[in-house]
Amino acid sequence: MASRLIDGRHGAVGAWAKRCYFAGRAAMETMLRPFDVGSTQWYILHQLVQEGPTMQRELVHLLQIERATLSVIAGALVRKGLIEQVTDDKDQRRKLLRATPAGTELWRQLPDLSTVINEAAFAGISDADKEAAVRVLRLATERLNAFSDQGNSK
Amino acid sequence: MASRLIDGRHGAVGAWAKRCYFAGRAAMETMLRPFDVGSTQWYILHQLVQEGPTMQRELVHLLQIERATLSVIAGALVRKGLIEQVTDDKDQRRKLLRATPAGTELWRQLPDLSTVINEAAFAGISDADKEAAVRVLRLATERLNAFSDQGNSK
DNA sequence: ACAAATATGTTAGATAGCTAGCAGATTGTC
DNA sequence: GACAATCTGCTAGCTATCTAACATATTTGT
Repeated sequence: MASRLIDGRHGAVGAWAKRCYFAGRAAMETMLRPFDVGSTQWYILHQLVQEGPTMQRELVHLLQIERATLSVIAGALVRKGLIEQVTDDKDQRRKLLRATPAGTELWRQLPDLSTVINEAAFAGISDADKEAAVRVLRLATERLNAFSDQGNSK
Repeated sequence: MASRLIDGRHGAVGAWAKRCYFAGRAAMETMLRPFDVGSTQWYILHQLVQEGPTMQRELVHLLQIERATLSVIAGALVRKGLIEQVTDDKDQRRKLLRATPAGTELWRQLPDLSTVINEAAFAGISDADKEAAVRVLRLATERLNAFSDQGNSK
């Protein structure tokens, strides 16, 4: 999905959405690289340290990713010893994720990404513009998802 | 880079940029799956069939991706026999990419993604909103890139 | 003319995402 | 109680992206 593809009559919204996403991710990863933590790994740590232990299936909804994707990323954090996966007693299918002491300790050393990067990106932009941007992106996303669903069922 | 991370005072623009990007890519891939072509592979074919043979280094700029990334994706297209890579005579570092007959033939069978998907996503949205969205996303992208550069040089 | 700097492409190894399909656990229905 | 349906997680295999490091080829500068 490249620049000119999405350019044209619709003003390149899609192309800029892509670039903005990758620029944001790159900014996060630049700050996280010294700690050997990826951007989505960061969010999982954030959730587990700030909000407490969380069911894996719950994280799927919070992160809005597929369970297969989460499974792999959680696996990476387990391998690094930063989180633990505990099978639920009542329902043996489910797994609870919780930060290990090492994970909690690492979290304390990490820079405060959530505010720093959002400030860097969006400070000073008018609320009206930001609201318009969200309106456009949200509507486009809903329509694109509907489009894919239709294509898949057909 | 997940939902709540980018939420907060700045209205979740970043989170919606991500979702919109993936929704658009998914819509493309839904239509392309029967043909065994990925979304970025589609753009390369588009360029080579519609605009003619193109230097690999030129495609890096058109697609705004790293040359390592392009190298891999072009490799996949070569493997499938859809494009050819020809070393330039004047400058043996450079390679020209061109569609093979098989690639041109496949292109003719592909659905017209560029208009269909853009219409599906953005039709009927006011120009003012789309312009605001581009303004926000472009500015945020520039700032985030500057942020990363600063972090890397430091 | 030679050495250093720059340009181009590739490979290796990582993150993040998806679908498809498997396996085990739980729930629902007859 | 048994069988089917659903839920949850995992693996395999794919795309797309990045950085780092390497190999060559070309250009620049002394």
